Amino acid sequence: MKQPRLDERKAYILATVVYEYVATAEPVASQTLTHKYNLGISSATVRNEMAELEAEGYLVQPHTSAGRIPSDTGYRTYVDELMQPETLSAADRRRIHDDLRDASRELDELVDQTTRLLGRLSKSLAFVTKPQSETQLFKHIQLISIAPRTGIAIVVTSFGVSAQSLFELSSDVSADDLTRLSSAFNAHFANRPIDEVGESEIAALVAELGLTEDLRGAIATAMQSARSDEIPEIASAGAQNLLDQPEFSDVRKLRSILRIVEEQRTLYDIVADAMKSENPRVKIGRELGNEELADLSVVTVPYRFGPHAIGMLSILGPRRMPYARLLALASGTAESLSRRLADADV
Amino acid sequence: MKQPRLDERKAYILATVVYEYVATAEPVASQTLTHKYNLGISSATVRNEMAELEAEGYLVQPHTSAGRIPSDTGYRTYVDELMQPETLSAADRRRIHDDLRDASRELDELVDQTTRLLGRLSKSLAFVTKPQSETQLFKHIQLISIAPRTGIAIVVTSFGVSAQSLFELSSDVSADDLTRLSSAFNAHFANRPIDEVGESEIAALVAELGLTEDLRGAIATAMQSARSDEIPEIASAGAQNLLDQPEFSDVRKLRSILRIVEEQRTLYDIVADAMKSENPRVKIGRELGNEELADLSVVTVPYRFGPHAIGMLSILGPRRMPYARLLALASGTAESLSRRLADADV
DNA sequence: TTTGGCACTCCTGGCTCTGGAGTGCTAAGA
DNA sequence: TCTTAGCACTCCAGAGCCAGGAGTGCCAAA
Repeated sequence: MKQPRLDERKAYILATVVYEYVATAEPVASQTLTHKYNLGISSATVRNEMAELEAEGYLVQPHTSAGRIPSDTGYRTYVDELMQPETLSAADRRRIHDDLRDASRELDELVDQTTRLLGRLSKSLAFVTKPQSETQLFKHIQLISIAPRTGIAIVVTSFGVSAQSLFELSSDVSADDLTRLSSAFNAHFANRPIDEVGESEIAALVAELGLTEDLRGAIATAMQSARSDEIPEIASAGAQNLLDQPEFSDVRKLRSILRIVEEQRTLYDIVADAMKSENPRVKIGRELGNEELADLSVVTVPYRFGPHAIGMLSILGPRRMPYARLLALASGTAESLSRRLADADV
Repeated sequence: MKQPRLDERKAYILATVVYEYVATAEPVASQTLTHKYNLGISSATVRNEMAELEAEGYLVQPHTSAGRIPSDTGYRTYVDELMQPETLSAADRRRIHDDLRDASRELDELVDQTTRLLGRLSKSLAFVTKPQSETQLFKHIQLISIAPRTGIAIVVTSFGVSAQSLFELSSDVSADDLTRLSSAFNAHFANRPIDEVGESEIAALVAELGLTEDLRGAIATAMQSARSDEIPEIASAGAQNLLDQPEFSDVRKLRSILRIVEEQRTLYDIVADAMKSENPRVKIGRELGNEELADLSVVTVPYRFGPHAIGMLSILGPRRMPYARLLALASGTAESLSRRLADADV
């Protein structure tokens, strides 16, 4: 049931209700609107309009004699059609840039730091998916002895170290031998997309080199864990920010949220579809597909390594969130992160 | 003001109050005690004893006409002198063992998984410090080219990969050259405690090999981050378990806890002194040294790699926690983890 | 179509009251 | 001297009640 497009006055009222409610967390009354905003109409007229907006599904009333708050549809319309996109202030931009410039050059830690930064700036819960290996190129495998008959296999991809696995051998193998074996593998597989390097190909090369089953297992395990995991790792930060929001004075709500933060699976489900689109995405309330999260919203923005989106940067907060600002913030941060990844020089 | 040792009956009453309060979370009344436990004395006598225990500082009364709950001192006496140590059931022991057997062989992930397991089993917040590098031996450094003029330096220690750092070069260096440089370093430093490998020694070797400043920086950075960080990383899991405890129906308490979980620093402060003792430790309420955590307690147990304690495994829960059980659980888990680390075979 | 006016709804917070749980004390008994 | 029955007393928790006020919906007039 597609709504007819809102006329200008209704649109303005809806936008103002969203704006006011985001700012105050109190249901918005008709008088509040006429007093604080220059509508040029009386509160009675506003009441009539609001009643219609409610009938059309944009607003809801917590109870009979209360003001109105936006519904999911109301927020959706606001985000899609009404709100003015914001851009980050130069100061914010600089702050993000500086913060990431000082960050670690190691991908994992860089993502962690970005997440904390985003949590701080957004005063919400931030979470960022780490790159999956799909787009990674195999660069190097190194077998290293760390004790007699015990070694470690390290796989390095174009993003850095991506897997390591301990192994044991039934007989001693010299460090030089391990180095030679590593070189043989590297010569054969270097710069291939890691997903293309299959078990069988590994087995074939192992056979050709006459390696033991021990070593084959170690190599296969390391390569396997460098290949695409089912779900990417997700860093999160800022959960405690949500406690400051009045909507979480109820402990039960918090429980859901805490559980979600600890269960990466749920976080991933939230952004999984956004992952494909490579565009900023906003999910509002029930759109999150989880009744427990019905009064939360999420803003999701991709970040890139070269031309490809390799992960998503998300902000989870109360449905009553400043969408325009958070979109700008997430986009700005994603951009800084992407640039930081692209030229490590900056 | 050292208390005189409690006589047997008082001790039993104190122990029973702790036991009952841990079980029910309700202040314990004199009648509850005589009804549920076979004391052989009347509730009036129990009341007299309780009044004395309160005067001596072992119990407190939330308000005049309520039962008693243990004070910090009460819990402390219980833990140190009264409680019967528990041992883990064979089933629990097996469950832990099996869970860790299937875990990753990579130290970082192994610790993560152990933490999650402990959080689940304890139904509390578990946190585990990751090994600091003090006791690690330098094993290997590897310089790997991942793009023209861009490379990654990886440091491997006796615990596995412990640091990596991206670097750039102002001129091209062949992969073979990098391998040769790596070998020279390895020959020189292998199996030395990593803390002993100082900047100056690295610089000397770099000079001897005639390397560029680019490379020296990369190597120094990687070595540096493999050396002792200020505080160890800490994995945590199970924060949402605390929400089920009645003492956290108040949101403000939760805020402190969430903040603590996200700020590793505070978590570390809690266990920092236990780190030295290498014995199981219990900290109760105000002993945590943080007014916000006054109604929490922590159980801390070391885990080992070979003969050395390399980290601590902790359970943070309401002060009203089953101390004996959690001590057994933490110890059992620490033992499984230590064994898993010692012989990767199991 | 807009608007002032007004009756109506319903939430919020404060207040009182009551039942009951639990204690402390006293005095009697062992 | 220790224990215990009895009893008065305290104080909390929850229910019920009330008043104030915010905000609406609707009507009738402009």
